[in-house]
Amino acid sequence: MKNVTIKDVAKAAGVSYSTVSRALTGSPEISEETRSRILQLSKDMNYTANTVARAMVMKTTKLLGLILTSVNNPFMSELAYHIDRQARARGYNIILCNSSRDSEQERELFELMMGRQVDGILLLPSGIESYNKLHPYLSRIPTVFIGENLREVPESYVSVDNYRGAQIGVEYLYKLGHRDILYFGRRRGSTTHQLRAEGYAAACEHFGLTPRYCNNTFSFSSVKYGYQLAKQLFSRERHFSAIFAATDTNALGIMQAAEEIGLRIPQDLSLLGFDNIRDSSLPRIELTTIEQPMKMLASVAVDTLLDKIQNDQAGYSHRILSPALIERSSCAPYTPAAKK
Amino acid sequence: MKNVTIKDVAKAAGVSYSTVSRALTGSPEISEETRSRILQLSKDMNYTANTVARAMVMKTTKLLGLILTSVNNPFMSELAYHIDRQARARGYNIILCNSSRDSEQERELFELMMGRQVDGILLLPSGIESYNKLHPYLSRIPTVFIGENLREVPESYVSVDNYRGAQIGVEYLYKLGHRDILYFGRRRGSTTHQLRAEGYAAACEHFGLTPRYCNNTFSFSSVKYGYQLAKQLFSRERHFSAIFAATDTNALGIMQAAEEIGLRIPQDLSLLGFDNIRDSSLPRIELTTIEQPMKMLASVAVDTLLDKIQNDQAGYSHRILSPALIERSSCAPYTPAAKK
DNA sequence: TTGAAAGCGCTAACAA
DNA sequence: TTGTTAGCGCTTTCAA
Repeated sequence: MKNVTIKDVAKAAGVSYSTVSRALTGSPEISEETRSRILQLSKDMNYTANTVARAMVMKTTKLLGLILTSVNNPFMSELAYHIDRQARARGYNIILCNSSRDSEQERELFELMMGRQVDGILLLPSGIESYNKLHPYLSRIPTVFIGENLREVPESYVSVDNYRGAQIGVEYLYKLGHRDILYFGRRRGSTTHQLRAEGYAAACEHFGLTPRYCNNTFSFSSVKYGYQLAKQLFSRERHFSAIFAATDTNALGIMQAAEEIGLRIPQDLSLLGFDNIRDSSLPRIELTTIEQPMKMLASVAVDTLLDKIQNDQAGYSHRILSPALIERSSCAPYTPAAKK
Repeated sequence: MKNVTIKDVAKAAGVSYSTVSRALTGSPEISEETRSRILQLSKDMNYTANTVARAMVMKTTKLLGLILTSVNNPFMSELAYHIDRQARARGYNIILCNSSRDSEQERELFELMMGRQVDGILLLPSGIESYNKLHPYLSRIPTVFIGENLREVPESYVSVDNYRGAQIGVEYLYKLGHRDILYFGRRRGSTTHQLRAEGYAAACEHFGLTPRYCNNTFSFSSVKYGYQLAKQLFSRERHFSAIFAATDTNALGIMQAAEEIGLRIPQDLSLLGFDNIRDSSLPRIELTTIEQPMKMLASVAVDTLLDKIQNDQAGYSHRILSPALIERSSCAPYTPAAKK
């Protein structure tokens, strides 16, 4: 079943098809009378402009590529939601792809997106190596990185202040009286995580505490891995009264492991997360955490990208947003009596 | 910065541009030698095929529209993830849009998607009224509804067997000894919910139980609304030993309300959900529930849509998938001693 | 104010 | 096997 085109409308209206185009695009060089007549007619005929054809001549698709490791992740799905809203408000639509945390897939998706002539790309990189692999493309298509700090790199990104967030967390626990705070889930391959660990270390030093780590040997964070790590951790003797988890998903895993051995949170152990994913506010979870302001991240990311598109890639910008402490029920003041 | 086109490659190779096209599309009417020469050259020149131009002549964009009420919802984001994977495996990409549960927005998005020449649309309808509003478009673009059963309607959909799922749930609670089972969250405006309620009623009758309802007066399910409803419910005298919640999100709200008044789950009250969203498997939540097989829903939906696209909308199909009980820790055998 | 015509990058039918 | 050409649906000069 053929779609009705500009030509069909032109024929029906008895004008040339360029006149119809003018009516549709809101061009000023057309009489008000013909315009309204054509508009009415195209409505009657169920005409819908072919965006693809328009894109060919306009050289802009009003399409943004969104590449994330997985929408099936509370942090990213929330981000994706806000990105869609913000983009749509500005006349753009989103092509969504999951990279499954694979930088080679990211590369392929870049090619795919460029082939589809997206006006720009929003990327939640799978890790630090993303940048190198993607580098050849970055000069050819406006791109904004989200979440990952690429400090030394001359590319635009939007991120929360991970270093500062970690400091806030330690300070909070310190004020609750904790002096032995374990940093849980430190891992390599992500600047984000490196910065969080550094912020933690700096704050420890500031307060005269000894930094202690439980390293994440897996390549990424998940509830499952957090659980496995925590199991091991709890099987050894404990020297800490609070855990600062590198991510909320890690914290969720810790909760599960703690539950299993009858370790009560927050009575026996205070637990602090990072990210404020949706799950953390659930009943019985009620995780105290450092928030990444996702709605803000999303809208700043979209705005940054659109700026870049309009100004034809003039320079780059680093936008660092402030994290905030979200106080719920997983942290309690230090008590020496806490079961060990 | 201009993209390199097929013409640039042709000029560099000293052939006509249709020859380049033939090399690129894998046409057989070209010598092996020229093909490999051109392929190599286009790689060297960083040539990427312009999918938009190709779409114009091929009359297919290999793009699918995905409209859901909100990716920021664990059920839908999981679905979206699997839909992307399945679609990509079959050579398609996804344009994602959130309707924010507004049928007028759904309508606008349909127009937008059609303008973008998507090959088909996957829709998680916001409610029963979606069908009426969208009806005029359904003959113009291949569409598959997901999740919502549109029983009497001659349109394709994929859904879980909600009626059967509710029966399974009641049977499970019955076998645990429960005789007073409250159905929580019944609401209008959604066949899905109607079917669940009907399945519940049928099973009650089968076992000789009296069906009891706590109606959801809100227009949709969320943790917050579940919580508010449960608060009211618990403020009155209770005559039930188990609650069958219409959705997992409702169940999560119930948990929160129960927690607040010191009602223990499952010791004092058994709680059964429906959907098996990701949150339900979290530590401390461990909600026993009826699963919607999302990965399967996603792949059946994509396959159904692609079939429809290829066979030019020949007929429609209703695919009903089987739900399954996921046993966790929120249900316990009935004990008369349970605190009331 | 309107129409004619070129051209966006590509595929495919037709010629050579 | 290769080149020439038309045309996909649209916007936009340029002429009238």
